[in-house]
Amino acid sequence: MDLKSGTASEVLRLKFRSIYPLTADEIAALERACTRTYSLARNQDVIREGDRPDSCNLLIDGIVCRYKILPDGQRQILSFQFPGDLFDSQSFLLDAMDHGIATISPCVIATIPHAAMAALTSEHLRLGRALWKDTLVDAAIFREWLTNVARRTAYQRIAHLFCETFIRVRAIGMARGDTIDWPITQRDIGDALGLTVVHVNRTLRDMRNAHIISLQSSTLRILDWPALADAAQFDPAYLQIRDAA
Amino acid sequence: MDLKSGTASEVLRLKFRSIYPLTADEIAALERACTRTYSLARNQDVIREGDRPDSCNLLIDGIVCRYKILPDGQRQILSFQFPGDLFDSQSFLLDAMDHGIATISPCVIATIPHAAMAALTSEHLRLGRALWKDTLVDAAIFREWLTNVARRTAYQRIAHLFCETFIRVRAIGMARGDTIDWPITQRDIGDALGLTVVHVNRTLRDMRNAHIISLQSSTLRILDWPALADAAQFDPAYLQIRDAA
DNA sequence: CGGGGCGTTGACTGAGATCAATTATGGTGG
DNA sequence: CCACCATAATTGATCTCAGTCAACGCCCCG
Repeated sequence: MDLKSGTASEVLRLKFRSIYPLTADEIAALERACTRTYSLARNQDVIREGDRPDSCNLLIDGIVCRYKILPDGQRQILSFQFPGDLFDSQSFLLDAMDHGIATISPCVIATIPHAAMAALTSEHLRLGRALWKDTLVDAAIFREWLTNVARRTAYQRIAHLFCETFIRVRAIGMARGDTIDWPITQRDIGDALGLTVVHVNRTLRDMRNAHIISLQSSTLRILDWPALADAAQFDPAYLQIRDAA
Repeated sequence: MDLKSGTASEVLRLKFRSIYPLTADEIAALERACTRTYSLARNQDVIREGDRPDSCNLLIDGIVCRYKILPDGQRQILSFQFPGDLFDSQSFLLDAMDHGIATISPCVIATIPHAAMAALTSEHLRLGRALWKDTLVDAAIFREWLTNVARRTAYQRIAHLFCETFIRVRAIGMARGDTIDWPITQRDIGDALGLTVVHVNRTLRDMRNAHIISLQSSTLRILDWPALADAAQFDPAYLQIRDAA
């Protein structure tokens, strides 16, 4: 993430650029619908499972995760979300949150009331389509994660997470060459991929030894993209990002 | 499944009854949009990964699954879909299918051209919302499956699949007391839950021995719902089905 | 300068995979 | 109506990837 955070219109343009390009008017309408912008430190809850929010949240800066807590205390991270993501647009149509949302890094977030969502999507047909399509891409990512966790080894899973995250972050213009910010801890990686911290650590050591990535001081650097993508069996088609090769 | 299959309007009414009740007019409009109805035997592809269909499919009778095939030939089943499901509505907005769809049992399917989808959702605001909401529930189910595969034991995973399937089938009026049709093979279960057939078989034996379920000749009977739901840590909230207790 | 979070490493364990047969079962053709 | 055959279910023996348990080091921040 840059030191200075973007504006709502800026991150929205970057986000939808590759998914469903919006006109300046449409972006302006979305930005006008933002009633409030606030900041959160890392490891803070944005929404809790079971909540019935009356507004949606737009991530302006930082990384948040969706997660579930199981009865025995285990945490499953369901996704990571990046600037430009309307990460709880589902609350507009679903009754109660089936999962919580927490910050991974310090975040800036804007809110859009459900009433405004209703007005926007009924007045701007294309805006409704864009938001719907965005949730469909979301679902495609969940399917890929399901496949990842169910079928791949620890090494492959982590490689896949790196590939996906790099492509998504680059798509919103936040990669610096082969490098992205990586505020995600090894515990977070384990909670996302169904692995223990210990095993994540050992696997990362293997990946470093193979000179495929480097990961230190919250910075991920891809040293050998072909090897990484190959290990991960990574095909970016499901992300629906134009030019994602 | 009943011997006689329902009509499009009948299964649509039953499906959306609990998710987003549709008016008779809205259902009629959807039914009029169906251009073609066809049947398929079991284990047939409906759509292949990479396809760019120009119409959506409505399942009238039978069970289909969404799946991915990995480079090494492994199959990951992503979901099971039941009568009333518009199981590829995503193809209306996404470019190419990120997964295939295949029949689990003999099926009857109706098709709705994308052009008709566009007309319907622009003319009937509520219909668009209903379909959007349906895809959001879909995503919630993927999240629950992700959690299931990543965090639970084989016994818990299978119990969870039984719980979810029973509740969904009952919601569309296709349960007979504590019993539902179960054309899903042990291999299918394994492919859905990230387990081998061998281990699914052993785990089913344990469940039978615990007198929690019985499963024979394509019929699943829930003998002890509290024990099953408890083992699965099952909470139906994510299905967004009214009265799902 | 001390404490808590995060990362790292070693020794041991276990749930589920793999390999290899054997036994039902249901649909089909003669 | 029944032999046949492919598919599905079942069981035993063995192996392995990742989990568990237990320390220890590092670094940042108060």
